[in-house]
Amino acid sequence: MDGTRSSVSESEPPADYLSRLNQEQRDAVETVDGPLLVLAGAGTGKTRVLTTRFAHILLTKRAFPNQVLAVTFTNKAAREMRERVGAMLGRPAEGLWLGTFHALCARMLRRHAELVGLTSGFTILDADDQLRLLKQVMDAARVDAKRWPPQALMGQIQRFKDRGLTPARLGPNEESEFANGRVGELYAAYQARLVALNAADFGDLLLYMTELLRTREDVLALYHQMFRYVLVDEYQDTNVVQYLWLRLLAQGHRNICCVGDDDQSIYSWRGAEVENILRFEKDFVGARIVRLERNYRSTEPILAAAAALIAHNEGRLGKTLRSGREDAAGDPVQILSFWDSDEEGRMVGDRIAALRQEGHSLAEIAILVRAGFQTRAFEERLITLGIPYRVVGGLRFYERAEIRDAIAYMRVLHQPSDDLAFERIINVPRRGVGDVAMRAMHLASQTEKVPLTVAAERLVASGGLKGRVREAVGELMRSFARWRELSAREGHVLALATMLDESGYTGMWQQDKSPEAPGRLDNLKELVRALADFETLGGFLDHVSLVMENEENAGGERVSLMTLHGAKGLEFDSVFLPGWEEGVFPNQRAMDENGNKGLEEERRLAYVGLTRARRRAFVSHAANRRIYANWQTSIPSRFIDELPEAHVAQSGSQALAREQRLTAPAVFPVVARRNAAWEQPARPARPDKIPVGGRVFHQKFGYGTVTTVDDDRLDIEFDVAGAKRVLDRFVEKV
DNA sequence: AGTGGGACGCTTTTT
DNA sequence: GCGTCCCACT
Repeated sequence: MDGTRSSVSESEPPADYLSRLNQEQRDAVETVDGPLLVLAGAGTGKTRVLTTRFAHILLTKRAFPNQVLAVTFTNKAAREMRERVGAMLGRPAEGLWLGTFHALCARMLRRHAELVGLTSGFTILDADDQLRLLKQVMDAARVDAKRWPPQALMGQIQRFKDRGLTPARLGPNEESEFANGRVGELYAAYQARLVALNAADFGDLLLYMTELLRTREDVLALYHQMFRYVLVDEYQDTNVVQYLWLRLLAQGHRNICCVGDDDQSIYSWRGAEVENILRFEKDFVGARIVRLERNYRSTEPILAAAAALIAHNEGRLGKTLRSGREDAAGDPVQILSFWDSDEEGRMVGDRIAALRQEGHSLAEIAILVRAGFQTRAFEERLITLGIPYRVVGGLRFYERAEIRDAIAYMRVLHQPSDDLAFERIINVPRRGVGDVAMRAMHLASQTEKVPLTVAAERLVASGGLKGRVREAVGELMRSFARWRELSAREGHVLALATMLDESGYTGMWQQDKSPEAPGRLDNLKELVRALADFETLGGFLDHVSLVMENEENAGGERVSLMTLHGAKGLEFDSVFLPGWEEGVFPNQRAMDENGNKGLEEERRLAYVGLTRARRRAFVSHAANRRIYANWQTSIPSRFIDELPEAHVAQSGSQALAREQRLTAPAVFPVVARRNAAWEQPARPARPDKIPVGGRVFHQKFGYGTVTTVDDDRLDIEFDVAGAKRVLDRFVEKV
């Protein structure tokens, strides 16, 4: 260890919490001063290091709790760290600057809001609001939304923000074809609208704060004074603006510790830059690097398979996982070949049923897919088998319509100038406000330069609105005044309950006969209950837009179904990895759009998938898959070929079928060894070579003629089905 | 103002 | 094949 670096006296006996760490982990914890990069492979105790280091800094009195800045990507990670640090300290961890990039930036920005033209009560918009606002901006600029999808512009603006580019910082090279080169103009207009609405989107939180740290010495000095230590989780996922923000904040004391794993960088598509972690030593001169390579999670074969796979990537920092477990021996990674996706679904389901039968907990089983839509097939199968499951990562609590509506009511209450919120609820429940009335309000709002709420009141008073609409809108505006008063007098909890009631919003769902309605009412109750935990309405609104998530998924004996992205950071005894087929995984679009870089990210995703497994990993592929309307033949993923033979066991449909006493289509060639069973299967024998021009029969596509041969991949012109590419083992010579 | 039907598109996603 | 989004019709 570099003795000059660590200020812990060498003679001191190690504290109890340090003795529980291995040498590298301890190194990472005790190297407190100066920049440090902890390269933490999957399952090497990353979170333990991070939390112990945090506690260590506090326990050795290097800093007060509010002098440490600890940053994560997700609220879940932040919560976990808070709990574990609290447990180590023996008291709840309070006064910490611990949270997500966004939550921390929001907290900072509220203090300096006026420097960017906002007030401290600014609204944080979600994706939905952002898009609606952008559509309005595009409309106003007369950009044809048909030709130039607002979604695409949203994406571009988000990427600008990810890179720390304000409209003023946009270089001349940033223009694209989009909207005939008007992207910069639209971006600026969008930002102006946000300021006018006293609102910020997620990207703005970081963009504004970074801009302030860059340009305002007083702001920078304030935070340099505040934070002595900076801790960062999942550093490989940071984007440019997050990196700039961190670097600016860490400049003061230079005590920055970033933990990450370049092999698990899977978010480049949302702006993450692996380069940040690869460049760490250059960015922070004199940085130390500690590698955590002892894996305490998985068996030897799983680690070997994952290591061999990821070794195919270039430009890695280099890290070799080795097992740190005593009981690391285990089954090889199972590679299962299926005739079609239905069979894959059946077999995965059966296998899970078998595991359950053997006494394995369903909570320790996961099916990890590349894309969300793939979960459906497995859901159906699990329902049929009566196996409880949960799909992780559906709609979040605050994304539900009823929650967003209720929040919109609160937003209008809290900030009457919140036009977006007002627009959302003005006709929910129905008040007869249609296009005509809406246009009148917009017009008045624009000409008189007042928020929509004020415009609405004026139109009611002046008779600009007529009849039932006038009545209803007038009533709503009077109600808002009353609710605002109630909120000030009796508190926001009662105000929300009253507002939902008197506005007719709850009534609307009570009258709704759809099966979801009762659930929605429950969610509303939950919202009112949650509001009680907050002292102010503003604090609650921040919580909802930045933190709140799905609670209902928690706990229970259930199989987990999720995307590979969603599985990062989790672990299970048994992991099923279906759909390992070229085009599906690696995903075709990822490769088309980003070439080799895209492929490497897909491979990292595969690596993440494999390393989620503690004891059993099942990789599978199907020869035929129904995608959208029609059947597609697919060839096994190249990632399967990249797994080391010594640590995998292959089995085909037929061996499986025999074992499970199920009838499977007779498409798999007879497996060479008679005793080939599920547990010790042989690689399926290769059929006789089929020459170009040879006639073949395919179970699904019928008869055809081979046009080209590429190893075991055949291009075949089928008599009826047309040209397809299939694996030779799925056809018979005729 | 509400609804029905046709066109479209369809990777990953946190905050 | 399915869900969603938008427009046109009523």
